[in-house]
Amino acid sequence: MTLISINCDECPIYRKSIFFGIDEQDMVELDNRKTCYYYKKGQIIYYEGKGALGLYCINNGKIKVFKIGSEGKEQIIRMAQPGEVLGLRAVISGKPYSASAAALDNSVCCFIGKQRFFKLTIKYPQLSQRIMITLSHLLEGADNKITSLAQKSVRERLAESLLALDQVFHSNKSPDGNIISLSREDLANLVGTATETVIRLLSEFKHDQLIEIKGRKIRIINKPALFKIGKTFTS
Amino acid sequence: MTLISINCDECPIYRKSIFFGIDEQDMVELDNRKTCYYYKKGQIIYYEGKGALGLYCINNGKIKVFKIGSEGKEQIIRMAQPGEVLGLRAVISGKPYSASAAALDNSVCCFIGKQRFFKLTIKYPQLSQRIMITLSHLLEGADNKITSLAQKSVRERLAESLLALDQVFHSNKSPDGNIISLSREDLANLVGTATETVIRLLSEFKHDQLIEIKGRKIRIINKPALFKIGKTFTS
DNA sequence: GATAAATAATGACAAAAATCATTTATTGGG
DNA sequence: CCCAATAAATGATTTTTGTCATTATTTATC
Repeated sequence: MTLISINCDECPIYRKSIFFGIDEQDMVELDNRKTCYYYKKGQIIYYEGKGALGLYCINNGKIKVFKIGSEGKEQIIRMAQPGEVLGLRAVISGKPYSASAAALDNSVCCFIGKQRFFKLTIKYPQLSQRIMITLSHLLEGADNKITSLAQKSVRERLAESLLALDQVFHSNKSPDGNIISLSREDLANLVGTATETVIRLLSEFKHDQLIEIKGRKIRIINKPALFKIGKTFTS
Repeated sequence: MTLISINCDECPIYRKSIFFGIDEQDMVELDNRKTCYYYKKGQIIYYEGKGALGLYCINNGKIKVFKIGSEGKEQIIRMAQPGEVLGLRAVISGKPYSASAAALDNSVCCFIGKQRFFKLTIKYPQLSQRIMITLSHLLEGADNKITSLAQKSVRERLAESLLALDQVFHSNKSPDGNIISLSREDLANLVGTATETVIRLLSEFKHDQLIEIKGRKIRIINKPALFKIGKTFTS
């Protein structure tokens, strides 16, 4: 975790972030006061249960947001990408982080203290609006995940998760398609199953020529079939 | 679904609602413009997929919020109580309802059109603040449910759900404790399992003297034991 | 590039939970 | 209060998934 320097106006995802549209002066202040960190693959950004001092804006990389279940097993709640913000729920509610966040790749996140953040929300109503919309989207995603976990088989959920990951890993382009790179364990913790079960199902998908596997790199080669297996109607 | 008349200032849960604190004039206008409905047990308040024209403030009763899975099975996302608001996610995000809502008891809900609602959020920043906090709490609950569904056994989840329902049914007081009244099917759809499995586990809990069963009425008689089974640490 | 450590793969088995079939109870309407 | 309809309970069986053990492969490090 190394300190680095990044200016918002040079940030490729700034205009997709919730902060887009604040005036020159506030942006300069934000740039001066925020602290940007470089995280190596695997490093923890924050821990579940700890007080939230602010939020993290993802500049680069892929982040997993996860909770630890009662038996100590990880459950990945969601995958987050550049332009998304981490810790919003905790900062808004004033409660500790209800999940941990860790870098799946080498990543960069910028920390914004909550006082500064709240000041901006007061000054910019559209920021509050975007926060509400962001929370709404997260909630919709979580409700879908609940329904999926409760009703779908592991096989169906794995197909679904591979398709969702395909979106997250869109920066890992190969000539013909995105490449998902994730440990089997992380994949199991995302799908909500045992690692062995994921491995077996991946072999099956590979045998059926739905995916290609090279080590931990997975490429989807038959999307429509996976959509069918996953019973997924949203792209 | 019958129209009835209710004034917010006479509503027992008004001061616990997100609207508490608006001034006299806005309250009178809200009273004049909102429409309150009486729903009989089982009636639908709104349907998943339909456009959201506004939100519903629960005055009385118990509401289930549920989604229909790919095989047509209900999944109960959450139980809502008087003072809570329904349809917030849809109204905020401007998207259709992502779940349906139905009355579990005879219930009363007041409908507030979204234009009127948005006007209030602009005038009262504390309302926006409360909306964000409400969404944050819903999100935290959903994330917990995800972890529970992914990692706990049905037995554990049933214990957990019974304890959660005990909170929701606090108005059904008997001399010694709250009484949960819910069909086995609804309970199964809340826990995320088959109805038969719920029935078997309830018999087991009854045999172990953790609960008492009279028809569809369930009373918890050994909370600590259920907490232990559910591996639940939050009350 | 060799070596150890970590991860992935595979097999055998056990446990959990779903499904299907049937019987028993409960409830609500006439 | 009775009867039909609905819901609950129970049993038998199958399917799915998890667990444990072992081997193979990959990855990182010296």
